[in-house]
Amino acid sequence: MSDSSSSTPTGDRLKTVASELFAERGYAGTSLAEIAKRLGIRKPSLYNYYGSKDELFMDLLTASVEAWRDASRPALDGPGSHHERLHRHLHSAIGFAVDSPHAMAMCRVAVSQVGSSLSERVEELLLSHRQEYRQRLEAFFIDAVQAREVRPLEISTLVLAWQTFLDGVITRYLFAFGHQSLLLEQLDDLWRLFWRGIAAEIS
Amino acid sequence: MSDSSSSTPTGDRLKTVASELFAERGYAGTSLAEIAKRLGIRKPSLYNYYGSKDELFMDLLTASVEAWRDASRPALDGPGSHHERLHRHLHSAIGFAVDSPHAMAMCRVAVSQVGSSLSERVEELLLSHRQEYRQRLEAFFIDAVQAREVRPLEISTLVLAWQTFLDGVITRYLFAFGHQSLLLEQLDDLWRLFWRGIAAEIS
DNA sequence: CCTACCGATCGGTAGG
DNA sequence: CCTACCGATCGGTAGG
Repeated sequence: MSDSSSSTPTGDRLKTVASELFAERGYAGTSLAEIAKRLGIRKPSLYNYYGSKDELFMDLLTASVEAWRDASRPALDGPGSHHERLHRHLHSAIGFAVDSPHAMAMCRVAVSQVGSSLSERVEELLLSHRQEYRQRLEAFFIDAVQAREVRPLEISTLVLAWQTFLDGVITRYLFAFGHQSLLLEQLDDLWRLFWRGIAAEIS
Repeated sequence: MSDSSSSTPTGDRLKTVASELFAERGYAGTSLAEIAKRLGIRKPSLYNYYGSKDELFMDLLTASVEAWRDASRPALDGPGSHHERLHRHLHSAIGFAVDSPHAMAMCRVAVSQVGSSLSERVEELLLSHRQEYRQRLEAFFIDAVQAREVRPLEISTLVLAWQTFLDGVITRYLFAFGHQSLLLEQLDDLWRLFWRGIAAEIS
């Protein structure tokens, strides 16, 4: 998909190549030598762009998390019914995973690699974004219940149900090697089942 | 939690310690020296138990996957209504994640680290187990639809909906550092919403 | 952006 | 289960 085109400046290609490798092999499994090799330069030249491997990873992770937020969140606050907004939010989130699989995988890698040397900074970054997202969801579901579109369950239950559903869909998409398209075709079926679970009225 | 008790034979403690480290730090992020250090022996002594790091990882992964299957599957084929069986299956699966977090995390690490040197063997192992699980689920949902407990949707949709739900719950459990208990308390709420989505009758 | 190089650590072996 | 050791590779630096 990404062609590593030589027309792109090295600094930009570095981000692409590095996030591909980090996403595929994790932080520890990715060496600077391999990144340099794919870029067609020598390893020490990387230090013209980044001061350390940690910094490179954290920069890419920060950009990935922010890109996910910016791509997926607007739909939640947009026009239309709560049903429409949450549905668009789902498609935005999955669309981001489709268009930016490496950015999505970076987030996944970060979550699963707490315990390494850079865990504190990673945890701090992820925690703040998760808290922010949770607050948005809480506000959304409070509204949705008030509008009588969603059953008057505990807000924390509704938030958790959504997070579980979205995590499940994204997990299956990222790790469904070779048949991602099958999931995408059935995405709206999954959505209807989810919505049926929380909807005030059965359609 | 695990006390690395010195009463346990080294061979058994090796499995515990190694799967803890692999689960926390991934394959590449775990060194044999660290494993040996935690065991209180020297690195070369590990080779009395395993021929290579690959072999150690694959052995632990195989054991983890099989333990998950053996712990979670019986509930699916047990007595009771399909509703009861699937509900017990959910609790078996989560119970396994609670009791054997490192085994569960080993599976997760394996899935997310395709692309490394041992990817072919990992993929082969996971693929066969996933196919087996999928067939069990298909049979289960065919029965459940026939018994009119579940709506007559496409079987593949029902299977995918369940896989998505279970993946979501397990993902959130594994990565909900510090508030796993919150998820466990709300597990049955999530279950009810899921079942409501696919149930033939709304209770 | 390069060559040359650093100490540390990697998985693994020899030999006991 | 140990000491002693291997070549390869790690992230990173010096100096240009």
